[in-house]
Amino acid sequence: MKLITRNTDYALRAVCFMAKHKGKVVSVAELTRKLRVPRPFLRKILQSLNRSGILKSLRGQGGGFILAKDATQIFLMDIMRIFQGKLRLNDCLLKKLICPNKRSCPLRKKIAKIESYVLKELSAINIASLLE
Amino acid sequence: MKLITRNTDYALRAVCFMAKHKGKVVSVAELTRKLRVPRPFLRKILQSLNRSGILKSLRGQGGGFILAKDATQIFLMDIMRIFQGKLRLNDCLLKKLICPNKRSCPLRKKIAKIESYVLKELSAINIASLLE
DNA sequence: ACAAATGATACAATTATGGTATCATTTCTG
DNA sequence: CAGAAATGATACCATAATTGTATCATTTGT
Repeated sequence: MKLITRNTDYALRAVCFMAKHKGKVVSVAELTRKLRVPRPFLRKILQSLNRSGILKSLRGQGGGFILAKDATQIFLMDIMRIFQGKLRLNDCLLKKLICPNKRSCPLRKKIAKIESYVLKELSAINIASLLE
Repeated sequence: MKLITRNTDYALRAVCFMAKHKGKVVSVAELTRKLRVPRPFLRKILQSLNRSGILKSLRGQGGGFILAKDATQIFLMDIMRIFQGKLRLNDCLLKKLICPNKRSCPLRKKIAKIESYVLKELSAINIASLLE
């Protein structure tokens, strides 16, 4: 199983690239060349990042994308959430029958503890820390 | 994203049931009734558990399945590995370009740390601890 | 006006997950 | 020994998620 999916991965690469060229407007064309990621897919990803406030977009000739905030203020968890939704390690066990007393299912508790650890760690990783 | 898939979940329910009826040979028919899991799917799951040494099977009339070892010696991680493969949170980043120096990619290190924590925790949870 | 860029969105291909069906083999019981 | 009741092995199918493609509309600089 993967913790990080492809589109999160691509998004990270793009955001890292932009963080390394802070202040420069970067077009999809350039990113495609540099990152070797399928162009239409990358466009879709960048548009999501724009809508989510991670990037700002500039339309028209000479346009492109640029970070909407400082690289220290963009966290791995933010980007994962955009493309992978909320991190829930726990879903399946809501159902039934794994243990006699549903509410206080001991497995749920243990998984919840793991989940909160993972969440905390992922939320602490910012883009700036990935640049070197 | 889910940490535990459906077949792991079903497997857990079945194993827990058998742990609660230690020493009794349980047929798929009975498990299907008790757990309300689709029968042919459950069969496939139990067969996997048998091949992996979690259960023992008894063929022929009056046959079924029974735990191959004590419930304290069967760990959540064992069962997850059977149905979900090795836990790897890290795969995507092997590729390229996320950071300048591929070997010492800082993200890889951070994810590896999270992975080892999750692994450790899941490996410590045994079936016996889920029964009450 | 035109070219070069993104916005929005519908569609398609591939893979993973969840599930079914079937025939072969073993074993108990009458 | 025959037949029923169980698992073993395995091929197949359905659905959903992931990974992508294509296209038309809109904005903006020259």
